[in-house]
Amino acid sequence: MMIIQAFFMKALATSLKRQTHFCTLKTRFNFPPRTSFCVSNHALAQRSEDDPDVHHLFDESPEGARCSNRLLFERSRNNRHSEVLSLFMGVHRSGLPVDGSTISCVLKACAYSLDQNFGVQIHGHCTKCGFLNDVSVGTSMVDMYFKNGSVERGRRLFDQMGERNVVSWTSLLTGYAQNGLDAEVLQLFVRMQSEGVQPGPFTFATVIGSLSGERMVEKGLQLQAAAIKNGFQTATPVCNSLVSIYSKSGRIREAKAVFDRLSDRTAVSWNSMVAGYATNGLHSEALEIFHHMRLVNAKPSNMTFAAVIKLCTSIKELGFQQQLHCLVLKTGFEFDQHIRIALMVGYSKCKVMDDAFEIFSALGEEARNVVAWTAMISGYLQNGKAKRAVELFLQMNRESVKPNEFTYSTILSASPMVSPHQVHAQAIKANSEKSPTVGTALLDTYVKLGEVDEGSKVFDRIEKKDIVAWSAMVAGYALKRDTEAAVKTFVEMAEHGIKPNEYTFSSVINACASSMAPVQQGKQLHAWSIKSTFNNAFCVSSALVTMYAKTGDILSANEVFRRQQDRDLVSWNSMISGYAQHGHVNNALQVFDEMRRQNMEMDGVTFIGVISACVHAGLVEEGQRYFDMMVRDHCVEPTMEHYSCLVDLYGRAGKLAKAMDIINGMPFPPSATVWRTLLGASRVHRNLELGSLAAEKLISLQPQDSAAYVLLSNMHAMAGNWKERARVRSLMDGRKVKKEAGYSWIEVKNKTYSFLAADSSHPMSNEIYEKLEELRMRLKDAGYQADTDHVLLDVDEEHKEAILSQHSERLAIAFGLIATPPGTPLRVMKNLRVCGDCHVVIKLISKIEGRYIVVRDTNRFHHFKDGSCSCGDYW
DNA sequence: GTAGGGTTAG
Repeated sequence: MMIIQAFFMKALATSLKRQTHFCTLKTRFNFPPRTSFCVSNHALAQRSEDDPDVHHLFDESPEGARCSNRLLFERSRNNRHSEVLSLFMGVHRSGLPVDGSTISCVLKACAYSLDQNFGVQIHGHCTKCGFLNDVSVGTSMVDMYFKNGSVERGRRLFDQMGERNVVSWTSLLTGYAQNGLDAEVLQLFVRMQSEGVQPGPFTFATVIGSLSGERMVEKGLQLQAAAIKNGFQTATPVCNSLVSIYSKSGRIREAKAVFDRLSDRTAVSWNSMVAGYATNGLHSEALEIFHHMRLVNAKPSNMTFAAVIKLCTSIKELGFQQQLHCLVLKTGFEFDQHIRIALMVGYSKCKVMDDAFEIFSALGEEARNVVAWTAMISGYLQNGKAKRAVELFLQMNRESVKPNEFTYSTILSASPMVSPHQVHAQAIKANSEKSPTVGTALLDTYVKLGEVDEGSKVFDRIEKKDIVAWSAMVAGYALKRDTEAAVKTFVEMAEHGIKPNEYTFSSVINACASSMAPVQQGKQLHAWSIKSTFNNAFCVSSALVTMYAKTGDILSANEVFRRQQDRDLVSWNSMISGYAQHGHVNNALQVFDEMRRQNMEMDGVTFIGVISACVHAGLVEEGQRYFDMMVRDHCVEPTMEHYSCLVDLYGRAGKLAKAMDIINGMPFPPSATVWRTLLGASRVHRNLELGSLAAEKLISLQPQDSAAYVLLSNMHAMAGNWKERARVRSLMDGRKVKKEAGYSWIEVKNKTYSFLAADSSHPMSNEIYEKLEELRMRLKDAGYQADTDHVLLDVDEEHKEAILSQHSERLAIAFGLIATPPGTPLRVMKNLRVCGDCHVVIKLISKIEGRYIVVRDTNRFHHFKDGSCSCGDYW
């Protein structure tokens, strides 16, 4: 007996070490509403020693023994597991006798505080003392192992048990269900009955609760019918499980109906309802039920907390989270591993990393499992503290805690601070690379680093590709602007029988939002999304608006936008940006006003749209006004893009000095884009001095960007500095920078035709040049004179005119004119900017041919109609 | 209790 006692004492001392952690935790936290809770809790934690009741423990009379056990049961019923362990230590210190029920309570405490070490020690000594013959001790022991995740140990013990009643069987079923082994639950349920053990209400409840899949409600109702046959008509546990599976299937109203009919609600009933609302995203309903539960004095269990803390995690309400934390302390769930981690995550989501870390540190070494580490690492990453996250990841490795799939996918978002190749290698060693979670995270990381090929290799190796993996691959191709591959992957996925969801649709539609993509492709996907009823999802309709706008069909973009019943910030931004790209200033500003009238939140992107709309229309003062409004009224910190817009605004309007002032006044060093903008404006307004400065800066930032050299050499050419021009050209050659060839393309009858300047490869080349010649004559009659400044070769005037007339956009338009019936609108795309002379010519063509012509050059649209352009000649 | 995919600008 003495030996056993010494053993227990030592083990309990370890357990109590955690209690010290717990006390530090409580005294260190400092939020206002919990003061009273914490004081009383602190007292409670110490009371086990001071409590007059506890003094009975040291009274070795039979009365004392009874008292100690009564107290222990009472504490156990109230889930005060830490006190159960502490009382148990008292019992042993005074050598009082212990019976089976006491051991059961202690095992329950081990199960809930995940203290398997202590549980194993008790197991060993129970074997020696013969306690294991007690069916309830055996059952508690089985339960303890399952709750600690030791499925095999629990099962072995169960098989060894001499006597097994319905409770033992139900514990076994519950254990399997809790460890996610749902398939075994049904098998065991059948075996239990074949061994002549009649299932009880809890057995039915466990089996119903473990159901999953499409037909789960149907199967659940069948089981309920069987339960009724067995005489459990009104059994609360069965109804609770029904509430759960109704919620899981999204049938929350039916869940509530079952709940409302329940006359005898237990903590589990309330939990199921709270969790049901929470998992269906009905936050306020979930809170209401929780509140209702507190009003009727129903005791929350660990499951209640798990559900409510998770809820609080999604609504990110710090105050509520803190109150819940107090409530956890007050109700004695502070040792529940799940709840501690849930609280950690809650604090992380509320951006209070110090409090999250406090809980993490208090966990004690053996409780710091991989889940806790991963949650903490994820918390730091979500709060932008990648460095801290990496430190923790390394420390976790040092402490020999093995990372799991969650850990690998989490740490990958710290790339490139953590080398994805290294994580990849580690994941391969751990045999995790093929898991969809890790594979998808790897694929996404590679894609975002520009290594799409590496990403698609990882994708091929993922064993069971789920919807997330497929969507990530589609998004990867979309990012690389590889429309063909994105659409191919999307179709392949559908052929594999995986139904695309809103994310997949938004990615694949986004892949079609490039001018290279055939317009028809995007339209087909639009139709597909309508058939799959995802067209109304925020992300899908925003992608559609952008796709239509970018492929030149601003009317369809607006139609999608107008049909939206509900819009979020991105929806509005997409429409404003769309109009801005098309130079439809008034429409852009109208949408902005509408947005403001509806009190929608606005962000930096909204203002980039609005200001760039002003840029295209030359509305200098208005643009500046919107910039000021953004800073003053919407407290948006201007970014590089905003300054870039301002430089563009003043630059295009010819106010180059003011543009330079903006650059000099920026709070950060100007980016390549800013210099490129200034360079463009200097070229239009022929300011060689500023242009050279901008070009030099741009070349120093991006020595491989051909556009900078080309613009600079063009400027020298315009000023007639052929020597300087040659210098720039040779610089370019020396650095092996290749000039991007200018080309245009046009879609006719779902086929795309592209043209280089002076191209003669088209089968209808002769007809095209005849049409151009005819146009040249008619333009001349209309009074057109070529603006040969746009030709930058050192050749004579007549030759220059010939070069101009063969610019790729003119070839594409000429082809469009002869290949389509009169009056058909033409849509032409160009990879470089349209030159000033072509701009004049296309305006005239739109008039003399009576055509509506849309030309898209570097990310901007020109709508030519009746001899004028939507850009108002500011471009 | 921990995890991976999407939408706006440039």
